[in-house]
Amino acid sequence: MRIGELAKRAEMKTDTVRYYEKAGLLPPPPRRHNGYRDYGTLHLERLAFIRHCRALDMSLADISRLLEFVTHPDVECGAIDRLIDGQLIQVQARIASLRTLESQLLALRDQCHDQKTAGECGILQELVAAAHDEDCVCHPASIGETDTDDYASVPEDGHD
Amino acid sequence: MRIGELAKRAEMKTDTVRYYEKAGLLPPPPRRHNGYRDYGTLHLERLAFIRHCRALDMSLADISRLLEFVTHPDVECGAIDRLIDGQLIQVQARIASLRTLESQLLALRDQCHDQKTAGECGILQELVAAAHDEDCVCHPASIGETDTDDYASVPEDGHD
DNA sequence: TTAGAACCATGGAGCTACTCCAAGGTCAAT
DNA sequence: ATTGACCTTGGAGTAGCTCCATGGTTCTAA
Repeated sequence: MRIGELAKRAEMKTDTVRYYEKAGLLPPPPRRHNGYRDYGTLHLERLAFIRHCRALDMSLADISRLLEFVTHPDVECGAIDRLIDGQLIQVQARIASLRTLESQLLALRDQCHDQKTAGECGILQELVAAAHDEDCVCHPASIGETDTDDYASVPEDGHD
Repeated sequence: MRIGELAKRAEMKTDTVRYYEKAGLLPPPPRRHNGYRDYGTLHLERLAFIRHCRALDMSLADISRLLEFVTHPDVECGAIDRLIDGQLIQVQARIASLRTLESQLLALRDQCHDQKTAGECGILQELVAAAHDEDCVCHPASIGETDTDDYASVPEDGHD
């Protein structure tokens, strides 16, 4: 089949199919006399696999690694487990941070008391005020790995 | 103050500060005789605001809109509320989809039964099989928020 | 027979929100 | 005079596509 039909069946754009080929995730298919790509069901399988993994939010690099295993079923599979575990940890961390975010936004929305001008808007006031709060989301309290400790301790003289 | 100190106080890179200027979020400061940018506390305020909003996962475009309100406190503020609401909806949708993802990954991880080769790996088998499942994450049945409509509407013509 | 629509090809630019780098200018201290 | 730490600019790179221009091909209908 040609790229259009393949893309339709895999539910993605032809551009995306070509992109996956260029990125090394989809093997280059044979060409017809006119240069058109000619795909078979194996390509569709592979695309479905890629699509499913993308839906699981995996990076193309990770998917590429998984595809290695698909094409080499005889190698040791421990890395697959670790890959999924890593993915899971990422997703869970993201959920946690989004939940924090959600409560921040909910609190923010509660500041709206139907004022009519931006100057009186509780949300805006809250945003401006919160920007200086040491304990707020934008100041990494325990996450910090690099010791950037003297950021906030710069004195207030702009001399030169 | 020069860009280095400003960046340090705002806890971001000098590159990011310059980027924000180029993106129109931070007004260009005056220059010294040698061409160095010369910032004041207003710039720091603004950067703190931007940083806080970024931590709330807002896009630069949204932040830009908010900054309009900050600098024009006399305009009607209903759009602020809508902006925050939109952000909240986005975040909640993302949380929901990540939770689905999490359970998928957990189920996937449970497929690992300490096989030694990729060919026997339950995770991989599951991934390959699930790719064809009409009800799985990668087929936007009801999850689709703003899906490109004619993709999913090619349901049963995919026969071989 | 021929016009048009619907495909296909390629290369390159654009998107977000930065981050990094190279080449060069400036300034204070040694 | 020479470090070294700053600063400047422009440009490239990241992920994962998406879109576009330009041109070739194939099929169908008038």
